[in-house]
Amino acid sequence: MKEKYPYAEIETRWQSYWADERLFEIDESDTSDKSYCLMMFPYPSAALHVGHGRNYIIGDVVARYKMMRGMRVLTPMGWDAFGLPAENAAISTGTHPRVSTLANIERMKEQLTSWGVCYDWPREVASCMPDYYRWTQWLFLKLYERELAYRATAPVNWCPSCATVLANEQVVDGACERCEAPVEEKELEQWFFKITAYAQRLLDDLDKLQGWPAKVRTMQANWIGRSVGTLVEFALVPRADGRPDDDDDVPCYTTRVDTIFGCTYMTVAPEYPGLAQLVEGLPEQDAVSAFVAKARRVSRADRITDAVEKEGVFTGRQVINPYTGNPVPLWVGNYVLMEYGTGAVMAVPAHDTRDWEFAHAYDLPIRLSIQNESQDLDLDRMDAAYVEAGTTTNSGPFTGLASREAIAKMTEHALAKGFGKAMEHYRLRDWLISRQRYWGAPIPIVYCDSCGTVPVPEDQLPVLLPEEVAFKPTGESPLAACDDFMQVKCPTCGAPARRESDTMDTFVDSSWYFLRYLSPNDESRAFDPEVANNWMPVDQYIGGVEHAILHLLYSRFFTKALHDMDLVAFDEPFEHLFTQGMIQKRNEDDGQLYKMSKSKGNVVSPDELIRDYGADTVRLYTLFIGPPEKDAEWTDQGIEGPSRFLRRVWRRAYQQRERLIAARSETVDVDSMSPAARDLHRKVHETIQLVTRDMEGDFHFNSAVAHLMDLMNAIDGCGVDGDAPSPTDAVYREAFETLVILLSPFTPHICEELWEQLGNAPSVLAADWPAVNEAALARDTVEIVVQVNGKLRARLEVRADLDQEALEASVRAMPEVAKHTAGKDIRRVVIVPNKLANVVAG
RNA sequence: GCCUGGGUGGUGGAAUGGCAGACACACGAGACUUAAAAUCUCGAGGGAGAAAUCCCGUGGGGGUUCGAAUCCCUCCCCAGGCACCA
Repeated sequence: MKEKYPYAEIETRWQSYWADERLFEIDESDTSDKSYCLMMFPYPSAALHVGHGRNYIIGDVVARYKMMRGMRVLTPMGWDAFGLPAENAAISTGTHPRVSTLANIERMKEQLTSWGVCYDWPREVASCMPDYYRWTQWLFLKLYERELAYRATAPVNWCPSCATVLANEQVVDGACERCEAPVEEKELEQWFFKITAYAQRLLDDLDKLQGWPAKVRTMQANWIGRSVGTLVEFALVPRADGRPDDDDDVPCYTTRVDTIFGCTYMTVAPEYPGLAQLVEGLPEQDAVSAFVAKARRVSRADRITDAVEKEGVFTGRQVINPYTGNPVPLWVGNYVLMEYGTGAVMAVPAHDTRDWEFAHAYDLPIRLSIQNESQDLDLDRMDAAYVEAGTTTNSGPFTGLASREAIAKMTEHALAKGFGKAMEHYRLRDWLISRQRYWGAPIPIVYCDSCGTVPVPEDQLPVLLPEEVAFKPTGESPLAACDDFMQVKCPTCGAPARRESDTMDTFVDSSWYFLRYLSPNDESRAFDPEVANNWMPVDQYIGGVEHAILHLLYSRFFTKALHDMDLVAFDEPFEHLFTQGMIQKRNEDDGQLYKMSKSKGNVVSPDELIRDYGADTVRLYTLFIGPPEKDAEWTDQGIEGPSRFLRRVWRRAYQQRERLIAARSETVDVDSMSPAARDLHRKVHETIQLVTRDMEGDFHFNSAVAHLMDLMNAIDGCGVDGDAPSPTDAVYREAFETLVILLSPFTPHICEELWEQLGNAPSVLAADWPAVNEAALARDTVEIVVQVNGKLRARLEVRADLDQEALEASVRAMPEVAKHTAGKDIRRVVIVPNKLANVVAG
């Protein structure tokens, strides 16, 4: 054994050992004590930094811990390998995306190995390989069969910089989430997945996901955005000139039908489909078209902000409030969104902030239809809309009802009279999956002049990406310019036909990869349903919170769709989810924290750190940096603590190796122990208890590591020193060996080495996680904290489990107590057994 | 505006109704050394005091309790999510 901690040598040795012994490879046919432990697979962009490392290190700790608890742990790894960056790189450097992606994968794999994180590598998948995307295409066809994949023309989000369309989920504050360019609206024919068909189930089943952070469930619920309301049709007052209308009513959606007797006008969105026809030939026509033109010039991103002043014009038309029978004017307003509800809103200025504002701007009438509890609402004295629930007033036959009740009764009335009904509304839109780019899975569809849209037959999959294309961002997929790819015979009639040139959003690839890991080499199907049903759902999923909506919602949708196709028995993919926080680095110029990125120039590479400190030290610091669910600041000095700690553990093993080995045969005997040995023995078991709690609970590894440092301090402080044998030796060995076992999930290389050096057969992974010995925790005497009126005044050492009367008597007799209760009556003494006594005096 | 989290020494953090600041970093003093590194020992929330000891202290204010960083109310600030959503 070397005196100086030889981390580089040890790390290479044990990394080879784990791989050679195939300790992380499992046979999926044995499902006893199964645990599927999954890390979100990375996009192989370039080298990993220490921020990425947190995810893999946490996952590795969980996997190793579960293995030590006797579980059969499946920990696969793979690559989310399609995507824009590789294609953008191809445009600027000319390197083919396949070449750069495969090179990045090799590089990242080496880095993962050098961190000591282990996976079941034979299950590795890469979504850009034909044997993977073949099944992505197959899943597309399955969705198409069930009409969950469809093609439609719709206004879509277009990123001019990425030259492709984006899903709603990929638009953040009106900009592309990837490149931050402002998103434009385009009317295009695109492929969609009908995720809205699952909106209600995706919402309801969030309740099943008790193993997920509440925050993520809330975010998904907000995203789905269910609201319950009433659809009400307002009949159009026929035109004075006698011209017929295409539709004879304007439907609107409201969540507050209880306020409808206060409706004094109606407003439609500038994009309202029938608007042009409604005003055709009227004196207002020119004003309306000018307004619409102006409103539509404002970008969607700008229109969504409150900053835009509410504007509108009168259309010249009237509609009839079906509850009152009275006509109200129809306006067009820039604050009405076409994509929500019907694109028309009933306006109740007295009870809606926006309508209040608009009515004041255009001098429209305001009518009170809800009273508050104290009945003191008076339009003359109101300076804002009253938007809370209340009691209906001025509401004809519905007057005097509580809002809730009024909504129920009035909706019922609408249904009975045939002018409306209850309606749910979701904010969630269908998932736009077409991308006008090369580096993705081709959509397996052929267009034939006589047969129309024809899905590629399953036995003709995969639709391979052509190798040679021109990577030019033209706004159309590079595939469209590739004749060899595009020209195809119609699978149905054999006539010349054209392929779909768009590829799929990469989130499609990542919506099912957890199934492919289970049958990675199956050439006959995407996955084996039996194996999937045995191993799914994933027991523990670990990844970044930035995927809270996109990836996690899409994967849930896929799983439910597969469930409905009877392809799998489960309907949620991930049982427990852990979302780790980002590692950030402070910018020296502005003192702000930023997430690590090449553009910010604050990337910390693990390579040099592993070279200078060793992988175990880097792992330990990454875990010790803070609670893993929170963001943390990486500092270069911070690594010194974990570094010193591991060097000290090594040094102590080196210095005390003979003692530790000699004590192998000795048994720990509580009865004959010295007080110092007894204290160390207790500390060992307290540490087991604390560390186990951190492992089982919220993964508070920072606290587990602190407890292990504390145990090491106790080992060094127990009085065993030098070479002379000591009666404490048996406990000393117990303490050191326990430290090695408990530490091994965090710093596996050094622990494997020490475990062997202490005379045990490898691997430490096969060692049992230690159990707490309750007897070891017992104490003969305990220190009682003595308070007077809640303030700490003294401490008292007493026999453990001393009865309350005796303790109270001792406390009352203390001079410190007497001093602080002088001149006061002692009213009572609160006793917390073995902990505290509080003397209440006054 | 609404919904989540969060605010504790110079710093990262610990304590989820019972000793605030565990464990570390940085810092200071000392030991070892020709010197440095490494290592070891000691110190340290703020204030008063020679000391014993006392007072103050977990974003501000109020409350519940024998006792509050922890529970409740309210306000301020920070981060994330949603947002003219009818």
